[in-house]
Amino acid sequence: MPATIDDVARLAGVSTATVSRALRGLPNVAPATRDRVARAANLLDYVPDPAASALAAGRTNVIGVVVPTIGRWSHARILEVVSDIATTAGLDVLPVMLASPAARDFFLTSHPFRRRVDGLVVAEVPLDVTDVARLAEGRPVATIGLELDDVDTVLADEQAGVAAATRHLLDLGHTDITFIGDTDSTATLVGPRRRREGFESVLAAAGHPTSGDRVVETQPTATGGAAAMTLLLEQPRPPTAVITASDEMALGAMEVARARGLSIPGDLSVVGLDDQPIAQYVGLTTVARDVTRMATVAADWVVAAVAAMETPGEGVAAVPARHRMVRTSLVVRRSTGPPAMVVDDRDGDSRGDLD
Amino acid sequence: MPATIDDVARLAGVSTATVSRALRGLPNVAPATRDRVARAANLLDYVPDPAASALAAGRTNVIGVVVPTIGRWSHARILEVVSDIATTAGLDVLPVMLASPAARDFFLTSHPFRRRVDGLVVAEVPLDVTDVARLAEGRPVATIGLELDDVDTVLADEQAGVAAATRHLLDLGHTDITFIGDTDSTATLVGPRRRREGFESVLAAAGHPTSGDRVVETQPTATGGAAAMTLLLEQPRPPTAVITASDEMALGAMEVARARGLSIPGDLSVVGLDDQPIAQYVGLTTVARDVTRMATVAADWVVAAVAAMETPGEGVAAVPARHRMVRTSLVVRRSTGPPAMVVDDRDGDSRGDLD
DNA sequence: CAGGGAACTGCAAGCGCTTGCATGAAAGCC
DNA sequence: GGCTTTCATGCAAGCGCTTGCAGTTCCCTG
Repeated sequence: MPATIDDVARLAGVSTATVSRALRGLPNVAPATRDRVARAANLLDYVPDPAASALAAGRTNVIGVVVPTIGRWSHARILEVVSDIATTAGLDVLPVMLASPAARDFFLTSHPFRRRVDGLVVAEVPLDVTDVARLAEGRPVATIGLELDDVDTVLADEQAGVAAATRHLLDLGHTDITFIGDTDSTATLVGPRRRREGFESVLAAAGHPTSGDRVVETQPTATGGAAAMTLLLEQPRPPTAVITASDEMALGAMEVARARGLSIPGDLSVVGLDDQPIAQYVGLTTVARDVTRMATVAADWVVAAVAAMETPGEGVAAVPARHRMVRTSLVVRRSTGPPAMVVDDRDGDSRGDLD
Repeated sequence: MPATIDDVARLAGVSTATVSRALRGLPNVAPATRDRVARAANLLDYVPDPAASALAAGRTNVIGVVVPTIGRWSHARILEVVSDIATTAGLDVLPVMLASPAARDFFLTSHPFRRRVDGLVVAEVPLDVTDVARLAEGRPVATIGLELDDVDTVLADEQAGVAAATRHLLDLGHTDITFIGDTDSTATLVGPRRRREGFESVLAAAGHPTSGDRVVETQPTATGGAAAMTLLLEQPRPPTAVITASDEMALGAMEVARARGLSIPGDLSVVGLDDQPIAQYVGLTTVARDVTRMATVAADWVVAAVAAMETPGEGVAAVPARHRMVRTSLVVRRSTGPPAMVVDDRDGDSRGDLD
């Protein structure tokens, strides 16, 4: 059986209260005592029981991380970053994957986080204010990719990124461009909507129609991208370029095109989103999001808030919700180029740079 | 404040003991009573405090998952699968990422799992029996990719898979084949060694030399694969085909070759390992491992063992360690083909099938 | 040198649950 | 019909820690 605080107290010749205070670095412990306790704890290989501390202190030292899945690179990365930061701060992480609407509903109605976490970060899961509030139950929460009032939020400027991508394609001479977005656009998930807006605004500004089948929606996976591309290629006049809502989708789209005998970028230009490590190695032009930065900011916020709970100093609720926007950038690689047959030149607006 | 068991007991007009038993489905509770308790709990939105139950019962209802990182697809997938299965069984998951040796050492010497988990699955992290025992501290543990006595283990038959890949390349006419393995081969991680053996045995059987720089080692990432490929291409006589220890490495290698103006598979054939979803969409020939199956088996084992701990029935230690081998298969796609200039035919052994 | 703090330390009451044991009631046995 | 079983429930003692409060001790002031 592992040693308990009593064993340490006995060995160090002090009370358990002092052991508790000494080990947690609280003030009002004499240096000599602190030292003796530390030595005793070390000797006994003592580690406090998290359940016991949680029960006694009312804090769990765990933060929850809610992501859709970890199949998409960006989600896995978010989990990884939050996990790192939490670990460094001495907190454990409780990951929760909410892929399906059913899983979300179940999760919201059961009380999975009840008394289980001190704070949480919610990333890219379509939830509204009510849902998030129900999850958080008053604890610190930061969201990634959601824009909610009264909740800390970090977003990537995907609107600008997709706009840049659209401009890039227009500048290359494309006129038939389709945006392959992901579903859930209707929810409070802000990414999908903003991406689409970035796309449409640039198209409109250039005098192109944005209506009809300029935008299709599908799952943000390679399979989804492939399915969407398949449909597009069956149209009488397929696009010469597509912008997708994730690198995975872009790869799926590329493969379908290739299987149809189209060359990339000769017959089809493709743009992804995220710039996951693999993108570089497949030559994918993509809208780079600094996922690491986003996750870091969110994690830092909730870790700080959780730490602040310990010190009974000031209240926490007073701070207004912070909203941080992280820049995106277009990374041009091999998957985009001029269309095979350039349409006779467009009206006005003929800048030559690729961004 | 959330309701406690006392609130429920009061409302249902029974003792807390009965509430506890009723809610957990223990026997010896009258149906009517059970019903009344359930209703009361429901009415009060009651959820037991995990910390309190853990403390009282000595069980945490958490299982730990140790993986190197979640940057590699297979690791992320393992975490995802284990997480799913655990959730279904009513258990939480505590993920731990042990990328660097430093992290591993720190993790082993501190007692991160002490009293924190009921069981754990360790996947693809180079640890020996002592390490695993230190982590487990007597709790149920299953490993993936490690072959340890007295520990439940699930492995993929990567030796056979890589052997098949090697044969495939030989059959295509390649003679200069290099295996790009991952580091840590020296550890008890069994994958790297077996893969290498699969490669070398086939080469040897075909009368090819296996010595020298037939094998190089690097990080199992795209960057690692790229670096290795760069080195290989600087050799006086670069290989016409490479087999890599992960799909990520394969992609890295492919990109470097492409950047050097080599065509794939014309000038260079590339084989990956895992068959992650993206492999299909980039046309990568690869050794498919059923990662999902492996993770499922391992997770089921520890979930079952943890569940068995609850019933004070029979002892657990009596069961001999289980070792399960999961088949691999070669998936041939576009990244492999005959070498550009076929060497004048090889001696004997000229079967024409591609496996 | 008395008095007042400040700095340490210990006491003991929980935190919210589980569970061995005791109790009482209902049911089965000869 | 008295007595043993079986079933259902309650009692109460913890599980291992944290923390408000109450001492002690010791060092400064005036």
